[in-house]
Amino acid sequence: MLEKTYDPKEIEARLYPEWEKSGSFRAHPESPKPPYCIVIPPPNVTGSLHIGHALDNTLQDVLIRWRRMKGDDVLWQPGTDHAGIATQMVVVRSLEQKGIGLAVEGATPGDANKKLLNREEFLAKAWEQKEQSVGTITGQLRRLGASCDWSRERFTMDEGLSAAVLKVFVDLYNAGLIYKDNRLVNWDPKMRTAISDLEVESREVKGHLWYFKYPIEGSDEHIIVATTRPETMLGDTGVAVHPDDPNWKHLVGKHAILPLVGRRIPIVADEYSDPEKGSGAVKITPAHDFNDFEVGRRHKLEAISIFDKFARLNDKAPEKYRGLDRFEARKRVVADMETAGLVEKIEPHAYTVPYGDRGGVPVEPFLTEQWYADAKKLAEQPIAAARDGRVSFVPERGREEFFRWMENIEPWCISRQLWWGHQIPAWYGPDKKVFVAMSEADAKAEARAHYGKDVALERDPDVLDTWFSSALWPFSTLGWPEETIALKKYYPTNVLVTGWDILFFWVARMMMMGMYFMKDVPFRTVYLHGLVTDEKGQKMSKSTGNAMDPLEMIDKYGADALRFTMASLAANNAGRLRLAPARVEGSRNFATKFWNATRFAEMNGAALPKDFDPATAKLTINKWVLGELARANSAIDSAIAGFRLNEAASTLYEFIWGIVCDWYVELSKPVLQGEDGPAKDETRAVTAFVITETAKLLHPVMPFITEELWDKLGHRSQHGMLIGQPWPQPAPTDAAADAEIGWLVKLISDIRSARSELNVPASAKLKLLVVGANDTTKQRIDMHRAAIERLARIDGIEAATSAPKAALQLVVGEATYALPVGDVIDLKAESARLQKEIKKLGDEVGKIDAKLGNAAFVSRAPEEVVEQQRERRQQAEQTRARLSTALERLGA
RNA sequence: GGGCGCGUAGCUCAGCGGUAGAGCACUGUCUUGACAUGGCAGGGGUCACAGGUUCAAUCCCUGUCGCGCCCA
Repeated sequence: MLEKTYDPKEIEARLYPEWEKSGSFRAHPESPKPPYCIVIPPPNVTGSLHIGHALDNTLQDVLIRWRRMKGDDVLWQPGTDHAGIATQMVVVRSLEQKGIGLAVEGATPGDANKKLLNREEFLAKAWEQKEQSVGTITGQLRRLGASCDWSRERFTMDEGLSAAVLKVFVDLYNAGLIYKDNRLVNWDPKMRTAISDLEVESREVKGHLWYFKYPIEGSDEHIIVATTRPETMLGDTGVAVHPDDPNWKHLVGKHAILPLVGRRIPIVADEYSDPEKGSGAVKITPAHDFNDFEVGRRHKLEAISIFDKFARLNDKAPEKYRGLDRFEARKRVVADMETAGLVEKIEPHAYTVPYGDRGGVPVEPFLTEQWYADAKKLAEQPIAAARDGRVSFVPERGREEFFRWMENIEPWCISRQLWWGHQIPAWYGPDKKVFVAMSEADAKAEARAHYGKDVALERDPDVLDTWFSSALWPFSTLGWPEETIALKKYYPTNVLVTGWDILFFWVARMMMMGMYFMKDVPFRTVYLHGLVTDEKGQKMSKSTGNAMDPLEMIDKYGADALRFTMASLAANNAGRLRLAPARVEGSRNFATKFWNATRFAEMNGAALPKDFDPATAKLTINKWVLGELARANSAIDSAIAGFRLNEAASTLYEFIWGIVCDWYVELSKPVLQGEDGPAKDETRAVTAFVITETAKLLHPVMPFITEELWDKLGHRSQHGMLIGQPWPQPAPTDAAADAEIGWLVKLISDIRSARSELNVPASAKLKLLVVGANDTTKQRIDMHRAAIERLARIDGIEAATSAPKAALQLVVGEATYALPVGDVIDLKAESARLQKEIKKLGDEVGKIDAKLGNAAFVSRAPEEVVEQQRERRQQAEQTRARLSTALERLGA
């Protein structure tokens, strides 16, 4: 006998290892079954999974479990990402707390007192962090019920995946698609590394606009420039004015003398200057601003970099400023300019500042030599593949977003000045000549060939951008560059499930690498979902304290409840998925409901006979519920196939709660507790069948409870675990049974409503008098007498020629039903109730008449719509007439 | 500034040419042998606003206003 409530804790802890041990999660590359493959978006090894991961992985597991039951050879490829900058930051931070720093060149003064780790020592710490984090993450995925093939778990810095990274780098280099270049990058002075455009977030800040006067050479005149970053003036090498600007165009060709520095800088005409903005003249600092860099190039201005990699002033700045931090330098420059009387004015000014999304400090445009991938070239094939439909997007608008990014792509800076990651396979000779090779030995051989002798080589200390290796994930995890069976079978993968936020970061790059190295898309479908926020729509984060821990939710409500909630949430295309704990609680209640329906079945001896054929069912309620099951099956199946997991979830909810529990279980009670042996047997069988099949349909979303019930129903010993069962075939439906139960449900509901509105005590059992029923109705009443009596609290149903005076009356179909309540009845209330009904129907008839009276409607609307209106009018009119009769009788 | 998305019941959201739906919250009522993590019944909406297309608009189009995201 099942317990009264479902207790997820013990069951989840027991079932997951059983699935895993049974090999149910394993892919079988050799099997003849069709492949279905999803590669997990590898979580960062920075710590633990958040609620967004719970969403992402629930959606994947639903698809995976569904396809597994549909008979595919399923591979859900798990693994984790080394997440270069993020992980390095986590490790650095934890080291800092212990007073340990990194032995980097030019370390900040405070570091002098610290114990400093060298690269090898640091990496050892990072690997410790990785091990710990992987344990946490995979544990969390297991708690969630994720059915990934753990035997194939990968990490981006595994040996095999690292080999793939080397090969990709070397091949792209040899193809001229990777090169070194000296240009401006986004520099994070805190992490002291280049970062990509995508890792920069613009933040609105309230600052100032400083108007500086630069004296014109050989004149008393000044040109006024406005700037938000006064300290960069020390690197100015020009001033630009608009060629048509009446205020300044006469100065074009002359020179200004840069204050505080004394440098002679040209005044150039460039349309970049907007006469409407600031003073109309712009100071040009090519080494410290992306726009200025372009202007500088157009006018051949020198690019003078005045910062070091900590964003402190270097020796290109006048001596008194050297070593100052950029913000300290700002104050000093402004003060010195004021002293010199060269500040025209200072205005408050709101503008955007680029921040590093990891380091959290303003990013500095910084002139350095870095490695670049030719993204423009690599984007060509992905664009073509997205254009011709080799890859599809869910929702469809993802495609346009993808184009928008890919068609305007900039060179991809792939080198990072970090220690944690894949070290770039490039070695430099004594003259800085670069040798790119798969190994140091190969590089040495190349160098020997080049120099004609052995020379000392120095390896590039930098590592590659994390996305460089995750871009290979869909094929590197399958064994590439080896020609493995798995690679052959599962590439291209079927679907990639991920959030909108990494469409550019990751999806785009997997497309580039997949198209280049595999000559095909990495996945047929990209299924994009929104960001999970708290119920107020606030982004969850540890710092704001509104982060929701998936494990906490699972501990409280069970993994199935969390999963069901996630699936229900998935439709929202506003990009924000607001999650309230009450929602998870509701899903837990739903699980309990299904548990109890099964408990009911068990208590009533429901058992599935061997070779039970639902087509043999004779009782109307059984034929009806089997039809409902079939409809639910098809709806769920097509909803999942179309990535409408919320629709699948709501169909399950409505079917299990609204159909099975609210009606079928109740309607079956009189039969199960009655005397008719064959009817009882059939109903027991159908009940067992419906519960069993429903467990299968629910399994992808709620795997634990369904697996447990499958076992409790005795199927496991016979057929093995539910996870491996075939998806049910939908049975035919029965229209006559649908009509009959539809009538029954309406009759019972209407009686209940009338009783409730008239405040008839629930305990009062009334007689039901039927007036004007036709033969079909008489038969139906006869058939469902027990159910009506039980569910509508009726004591005896009789035919009558007219309703008695003191009675509740209602109309269903052609018949009128009277419930005599004697002097208990509140005549005024009943009269009001009937009048309300009559008015409602009258309004409806009026509305339909207006439509039907419209010649344009009758002639232009489709025939079936017009016909439907006529039918509805007739129905409403008839019911209204009968209710009017009932009202008259009440008054008489 | 450009692009995209969203404004539907008190809250969170489905629906998206032809009778406005769910969950939660709320009201009344019921401890009936599946379930109070429950049953039964109920209240609550000019579907942001203004135009247009259509026989018919919450749904399609245009504009306005609010909110969000992405890119500058």
